[in-house]
Amino acid sequence: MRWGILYDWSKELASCEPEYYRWNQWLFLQLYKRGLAYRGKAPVNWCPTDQTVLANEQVIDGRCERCGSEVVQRELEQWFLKITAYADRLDDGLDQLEQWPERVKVMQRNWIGRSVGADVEFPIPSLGKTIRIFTTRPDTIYGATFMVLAPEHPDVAALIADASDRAELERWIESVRCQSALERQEAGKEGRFSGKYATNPFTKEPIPIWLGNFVLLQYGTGAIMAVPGHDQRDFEFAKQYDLPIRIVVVPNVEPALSRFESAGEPALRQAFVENGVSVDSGVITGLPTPKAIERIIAEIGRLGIGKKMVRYRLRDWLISRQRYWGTPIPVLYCDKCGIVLVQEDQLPVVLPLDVPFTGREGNPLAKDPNFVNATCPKCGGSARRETDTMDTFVDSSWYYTRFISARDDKQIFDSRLVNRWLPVDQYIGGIEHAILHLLYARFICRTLYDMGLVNFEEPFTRLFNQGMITKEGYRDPSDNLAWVPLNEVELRDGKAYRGGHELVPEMGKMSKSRFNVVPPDDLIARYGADTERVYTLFIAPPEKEAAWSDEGVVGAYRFLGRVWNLWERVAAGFSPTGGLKAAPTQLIRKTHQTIAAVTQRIERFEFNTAISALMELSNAITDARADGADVSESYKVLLQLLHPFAPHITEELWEMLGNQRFILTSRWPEADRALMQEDVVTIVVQVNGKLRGHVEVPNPPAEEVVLSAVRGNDRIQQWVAGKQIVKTIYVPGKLVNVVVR
RNA sequence: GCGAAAGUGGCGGAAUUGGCAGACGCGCUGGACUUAGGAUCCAGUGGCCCAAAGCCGUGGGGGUUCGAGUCCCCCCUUUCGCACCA
Repeated sequence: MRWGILYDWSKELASCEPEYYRWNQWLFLQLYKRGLAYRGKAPVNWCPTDQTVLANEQVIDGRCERCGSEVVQRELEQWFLKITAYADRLDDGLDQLEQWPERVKVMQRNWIGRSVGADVEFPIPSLGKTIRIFTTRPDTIYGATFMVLAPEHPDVAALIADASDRAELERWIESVRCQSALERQEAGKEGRFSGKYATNPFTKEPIPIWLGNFVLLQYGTGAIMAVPGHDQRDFEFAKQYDLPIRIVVVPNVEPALSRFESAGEPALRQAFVENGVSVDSGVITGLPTPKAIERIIAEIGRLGIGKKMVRYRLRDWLISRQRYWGTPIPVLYCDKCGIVLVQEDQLPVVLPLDVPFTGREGNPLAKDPNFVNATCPKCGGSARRETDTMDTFVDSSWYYTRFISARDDKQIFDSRLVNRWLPVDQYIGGIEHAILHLLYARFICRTLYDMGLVNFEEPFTRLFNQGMITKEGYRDPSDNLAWVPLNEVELRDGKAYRGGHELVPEMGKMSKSRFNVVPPDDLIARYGADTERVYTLFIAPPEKEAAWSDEGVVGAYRFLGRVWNLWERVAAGFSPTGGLKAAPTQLIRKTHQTIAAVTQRIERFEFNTAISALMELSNAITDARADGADVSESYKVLLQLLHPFAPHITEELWEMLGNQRFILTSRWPEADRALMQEDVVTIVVQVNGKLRGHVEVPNPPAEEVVLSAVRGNDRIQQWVAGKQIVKTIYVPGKLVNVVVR
């Protein structure tokens, strides 16, 4: 309110209200019917502090995105949305997003992690079955000297069933399973021999099957063929456990080839992972890597042991949460009928407001009999209500459509209106949403498209990532680097202290925990909302992080003060007795140049330089007025151009100038190209590339005029005297460079 | 380790296509007006030099060019992203 911001309250929505989240539930039902929502058992990320599961996107460096606790893996039945079914479309769609920052697209591409390769079955003679692996380098299959399974791989139990050291193996598997993702990675590579062998389908040799902590169950098939000669991870594992390494690809450069061969296996210090030429590889011997891959996949297909495969790093979106808040998942469990959807006309399933909170003892919803006990709509028998609620990122993945018809209680939104107004032309958000919200929203938009509800696949045409405003915070080294509240910090000689201890300043995002928040209200109370706005926009380009400085604010305050004070002097210009000179052409020119500059810079989000252009115009008006000129027209333009940045003061001054209608409704000034033209241009003169002087010539400048002016210039003549002019370069309207020897 | 972006005065930051480096603002210095100034106004403010002339100057080193903050190569630093994804 105090910022002076206008909202259309008729479009207000709140995702925690049943009027909104009933459409979350409706959407869930549609996704379920399309096979895009499913309940499944999977190893999931569990935050022990928040007592809830988390999506992969919400685990940062092995820690909970919300509270920072180390995340552990648990095997649980949970609800998922099948975002992986859209992996290729989400990846391909990035190419069309020309007005998105490149780094966001790169982050999404990495997150989706599309890999093209092949699935191949490796026979396990002792089990009488095969184990499937995924590889992006099927051309190296002749070099597969062992196999590694994730410790949690479903076939592990059968493999070690009759092992002599089975108990020890199981203990090891259990210890790996209990590790957090972070611990597991820090442990380094570790493995155990299962005791069984697979057959390499191409060399027909028996190869040992190992279990390894570095093989992930969730990616690919949870099993790999290990090619230590051509995969660095396999190489390290092979070295560690003394497994054979076989070279099947060599660099295709002749000298390198001979060196590689003569060096031999013992000298090999790392795997050769680049493309090259296959050797000792049956039908693909002699082929360059891309051709070899193509050929071997055909061969794999012919043998019926596998096929070309595209796999993704992206996992399905785990939306179950056990933390009470959020949208209840509209599902019932009936003893007879199993999973039963809540009927659409029974929505919303309302989140009860009177549940007892006992602290951190699991989901309070599960303890509320009024909520849990329900009747099965199919058989009429008793049923149990789902107590998981949805990740709140579900709400935000389609809210932008709801703004278009926020009060519609018949449908999720009015497609006709949504297709007219959307997709969003300009979306603004922090980079922290690069893969969370923006990926989910792109996914859900495509599902809406497939349901025929919207006619666009990308929700946000143009994306802009604004930077954060940062501020110094202070930590106390004598108190375990705890953050110190600002009112306890004493600043002396550019250093900070608390009770004699020197504190360590650290620049960072404003947050309550760092005690470095500058409440805008204080500044607004002191300087006004206009100053706050102008300063915030002036401080730095909006995409950049910017350090807040209290001192800098006065610059914006003074600027607005000067514009205010100008009024009295300008007002005199309206008086017929003012006896003022006409506005000088110099000022008129500056005015139109400013119109052009500010208009363009606003469009390009270059607000800091737009404001600096306004400051220049303001200074020019001040100078011209001091010179006794009538500056009223330029002043009016200044107010109009300044209005988007400082609406209150400009509106007031506009009225004081005698205008009847709001400046807001006035027509945006238009730059007159002809009036912007300088009548004299200053040409820079260089001798041997160094600045030696200027000449002024009438605009537009003719080359002969410029060159003769340069020749007639005393200073230039001094620099040229006694030298031979090798050549003269003329850049039209800008510069002359005389090259002498 | 891999990938991306960035590095310009005391500070925040300017600088179409290679063409006057430091716009604009903060801070600082001096002055004016003042009982007062943490208000306002005026002037100055990259470094070397008393000053001028001149020289140097956009993280460091090379290169291309008449001319490089801008283009190319190498290196350093910072920030961000990814990090056993087979």
